[in-house]
Amino acid sequence: MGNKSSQPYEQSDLYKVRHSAAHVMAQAVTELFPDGAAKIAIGPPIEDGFYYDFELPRQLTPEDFEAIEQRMREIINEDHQFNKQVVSAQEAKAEFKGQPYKLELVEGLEAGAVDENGEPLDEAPEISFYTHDSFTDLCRGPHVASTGQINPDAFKLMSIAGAYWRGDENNPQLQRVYGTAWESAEQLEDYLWRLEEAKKRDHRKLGKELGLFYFSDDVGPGLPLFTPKGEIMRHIMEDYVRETQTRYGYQHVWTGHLVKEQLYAKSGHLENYIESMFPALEDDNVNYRLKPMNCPSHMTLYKEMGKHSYRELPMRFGEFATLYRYEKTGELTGLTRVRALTQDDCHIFCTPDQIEQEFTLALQLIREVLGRYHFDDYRVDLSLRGDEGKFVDDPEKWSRAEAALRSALDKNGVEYQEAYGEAAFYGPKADIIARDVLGREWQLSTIQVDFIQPERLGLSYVGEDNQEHTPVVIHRAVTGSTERFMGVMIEHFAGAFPVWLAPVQAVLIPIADRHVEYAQNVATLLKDNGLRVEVDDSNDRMGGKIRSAQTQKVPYMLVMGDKEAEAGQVALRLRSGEDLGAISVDDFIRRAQDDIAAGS
RNA sequence: GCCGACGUAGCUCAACGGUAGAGCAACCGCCUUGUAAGCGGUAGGUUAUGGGUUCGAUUCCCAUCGUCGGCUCCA
Repeated sequence: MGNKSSQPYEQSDLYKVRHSAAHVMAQAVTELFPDGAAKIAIGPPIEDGFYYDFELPRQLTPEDFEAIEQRMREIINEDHQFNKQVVSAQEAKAEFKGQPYKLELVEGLEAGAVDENGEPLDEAPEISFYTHDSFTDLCRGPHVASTGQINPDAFKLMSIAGAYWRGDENNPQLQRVYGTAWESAEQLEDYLWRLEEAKKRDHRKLGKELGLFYFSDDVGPGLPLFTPKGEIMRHIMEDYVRETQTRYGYQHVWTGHLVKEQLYAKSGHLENYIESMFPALEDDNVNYRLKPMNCPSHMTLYKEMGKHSYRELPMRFGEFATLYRYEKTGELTGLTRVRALTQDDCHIFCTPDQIEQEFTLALQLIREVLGRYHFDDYRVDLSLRGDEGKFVDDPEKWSRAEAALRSALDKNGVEYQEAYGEAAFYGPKADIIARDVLGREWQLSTIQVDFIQPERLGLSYVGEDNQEHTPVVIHRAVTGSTERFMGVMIEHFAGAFPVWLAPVQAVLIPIADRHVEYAQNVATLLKDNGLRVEVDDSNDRMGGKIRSAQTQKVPYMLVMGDKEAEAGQVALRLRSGEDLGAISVDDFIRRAQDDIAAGS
């Protein structure tokens, strides 16, 4: 969000400006379709702007934007006052006769049950109108005093998209017009620049340019193919997490790709996620599924490994398993939303008393790993069960799990915000949401407490009291999935990865053909020292070779001509453009290894 | 899955009812090079796929597939 003050966004001037801009836009659009042909729904401010939902006689196109914006500027320049008026439900219904969505909202308000999003409210709210010029909207406010307070040079209509009425896919789909609005033209410029910058960093574009991964219609949607460069990055990323987990006392297991459907019926996943699983493979009346999650497999493995004593706990099972999820085609996006994903998933089997210590350990591990990837700005969402929906009905276990998570968060001094209804069906979760260099948020890590599945799957351990107890399982992921995390990394670093992660760490650039042999010898030496290097022996001139290494964002360029070959040196250029001159090969190796160790 | 836009050479894009064109990349040759593009040549497309309209379709229409922007969903 663009506001610098500590004041909540909802109370800021910008919020009012955007909310008011939404009303002005709604007026302009309704005027485009006279005689009440335009049905208006809702139009709130959002991060960076606002939207308004309409049902219209025809589809709007971006060509309509100019006329709408033009009319909006007129309304702004006429400086109409926003007038609030508290009314009775009766009056409200009279005003919005012929506006079915507004009538539905009024009825909701009248019943005192729900707000404009259909969320329950505690007390019956007052019903109010805001009117400016000829346009009246059912609205709680607040607004700016008059339309003139919207800067006519600082707003822009952005896009049109379909959106379901009240966000429910069973409801009719409306046309949503998105706009952005700011206090000054400079702020608008800056915002549009940030969008451009985000576009330049788009991992789908960079992934192709850097030759990391591809999608193919022949293989299928959401099923990425990784090139040698892409694969080495995956490998480095997974190795790093694996090594860190081992250091933290985790063990790794392997549970394959196919599982009998029956197991997911027992765990509860089948009823909750059947439409997100690939169709079953049938063999002799037994159905198998491509594994969409690891937990039931890990729990089954725990069970098969014999009777467990409390002395063995906690047991921490990690696995880099490729899972297959039947995401709807419209939901697929580059590497961030795929149908084949490799999770760095762990399940920790522990006693209730150990939850806090295990949570702390997982949090430490997550902090270390995210730090290595230059993520140090993150927040935590505590996702709790809602009143209705998929959540397993066992209030006692839920409150124990929630209490355990809260106390673990508090003990670790972690600030968090609570999100009702966002939990997994089997338990609450703490999600770690990191901010990248453009200030965008990504949900990466997660820690979840599960009191439900272990019991359903019949897990147990023998306690000090020689009685059988059900262990608690903590589900935990650090980077989430390798694919998605790689996509986030590409955008975070704009493709200029830290040396330790760069698929090619150095390109060797012989100036003339006679230097190629020397370059190859140096390359061998560097490879022997664990560095990933390439020799550019193409016909290009040095400038061309530098250019192509630059566009590939290779951290080091090692130029070598007669002088260097003679002295056993390399001329080091960094991708920043800095020319560090000739240094010995040993000095370069030392420098590279230092950079790798430092994570830079 | 839903709404909308889009789909032309490996990539970025042009043409547009009259059997497709550029730059980069690729390949071949010349140059032998000092910190972001040396020069020349060659090759490359059933214009996503399948139907339809038309004397004629890459262009217009329909369907399918895919991509993009949203919605919904996210163990």
